[in-house]
Amino acid sequence: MQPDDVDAIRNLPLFRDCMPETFEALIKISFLQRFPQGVLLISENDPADFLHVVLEGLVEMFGSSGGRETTISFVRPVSTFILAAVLKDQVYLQSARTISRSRILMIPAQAVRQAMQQDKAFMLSIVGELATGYRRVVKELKNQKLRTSSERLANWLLAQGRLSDDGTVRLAMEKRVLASRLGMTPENLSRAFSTLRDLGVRVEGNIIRLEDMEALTDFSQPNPLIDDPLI
Amino acid sequence: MQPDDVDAIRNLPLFRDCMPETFEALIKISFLQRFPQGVLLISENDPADFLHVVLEGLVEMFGSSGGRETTISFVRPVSTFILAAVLKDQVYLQSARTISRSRILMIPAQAVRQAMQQDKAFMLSIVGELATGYRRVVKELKNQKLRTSSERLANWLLAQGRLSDDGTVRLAMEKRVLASRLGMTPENLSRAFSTLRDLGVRVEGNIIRLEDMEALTDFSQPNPLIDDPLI
DNA sequence: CGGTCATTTGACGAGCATCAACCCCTGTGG
DNA sequence: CCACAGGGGTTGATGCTCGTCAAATGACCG
Repeated sequence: MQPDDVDAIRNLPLFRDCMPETFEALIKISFLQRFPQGVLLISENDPADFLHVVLEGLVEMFGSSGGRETTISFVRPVSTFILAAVLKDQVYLQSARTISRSRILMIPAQAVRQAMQQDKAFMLSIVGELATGYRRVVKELKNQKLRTSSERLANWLLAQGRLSDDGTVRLAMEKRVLASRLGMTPENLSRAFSTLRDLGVRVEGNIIRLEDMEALTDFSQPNPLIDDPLI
Repeated sequence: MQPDDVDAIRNLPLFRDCMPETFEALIKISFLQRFPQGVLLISENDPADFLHVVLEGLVEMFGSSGGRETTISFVRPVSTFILAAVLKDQVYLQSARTISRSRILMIPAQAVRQAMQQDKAFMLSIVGELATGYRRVVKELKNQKLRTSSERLANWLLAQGRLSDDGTVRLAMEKRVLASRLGMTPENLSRAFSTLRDLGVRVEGNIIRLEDMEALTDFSQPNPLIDDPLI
């Protein structure tokens, strides 16, 4: 593992405040792996053996039932996923696959639970991380139940656009995966983009230009209690 | 507060393992209040001042955005709600109102955070509670995105029916609230019940009799990773 | 007995999924 | 260099699911 990676992990909210010994013990027994695009990392219903940290690339969390499948979230660097299953020593509720070439750190679940017991600061960080994740899913549930698909797309674009300074969104995933994440079909996403063309949304392959933020904002009615990642 | 209540609270997963001093300190500064039906207990976007414990009655958690409103969950006795907001010292993402006459214990948020710092066993219980709540919402998100409204109703009925021994479900809330919880309109819920009549679902006011569990199960395709509350 | 409100039923339309056809890009193999 | 196959994306046609609006029914309560 490169020193840069160690620094990045150490700076995660989850590891920022733990004792040096805790951090080093966890890192020492972890595995850093590179995966090409499209690799299944974990499968729902499998026992949670590892806490995963995405250092580079992009990961899709998804769930399935009754032959249907849906994307729950994207995990971008640098952050962790499936902490809750690891802590409860339970099966995964979601599967995960790489959307692009990725580097993933895998920390044995047992070690995470043990470290939590021995390091109060670490347990405090875990509480914060769980509470944050909890609230993120509640927001997503509101997003799904309270908005139409075009509104979800518009708000997603706005949220991404705010991250970049020039109001341009570069899609890091296939449109059909984005459609699944937004709770719609690929055909419907295509049509939703057409609808938003009147609001200055220009689609050029994987680049989306937002030329009229005001009109888009007016249409999508962003709500901090759904869209603000910091709340 | 009655001794019975104290016992019930003490037996909650959240308080079962904490030190006696922690428990007594929290109880001492808490308020026990009775509320009639239909009272707004907390409002989304308000700062989280109290951790709430439902001792008796029934509480509806709901969210709103853009003039629309949806029920997120029901909170039955004896359990807590909005722990995540309390821990993060943040605003509520959901509102809460009583569905029936209820007795609610309100524990000052600041005291909860302080107790967590001082009692490791209590913090461990908080971790467990948060992880459980987190997973519950993920399951609900899958439920919403992967199932039609009739399937959600059928699975909800099955889950309720398993709790009672005779396969009879007594609705403790108005049907329109159940409809909102299931992500549909009251009209649609009524029609979904009609659809399920062929599967032995008999509606008699607030009593639902499930006369053909096998047919209903076959239709609703229950999935432990969505419907099992223990996972 | 009348009023209020939840629920149900019917009619209609919007939103969305499905199916199929087509375009376009890419990669492969002749 | 070209032909071709495969797959993602788009577009069109169609129908289902579900929401909306309105009216009727029925239960509860003053």
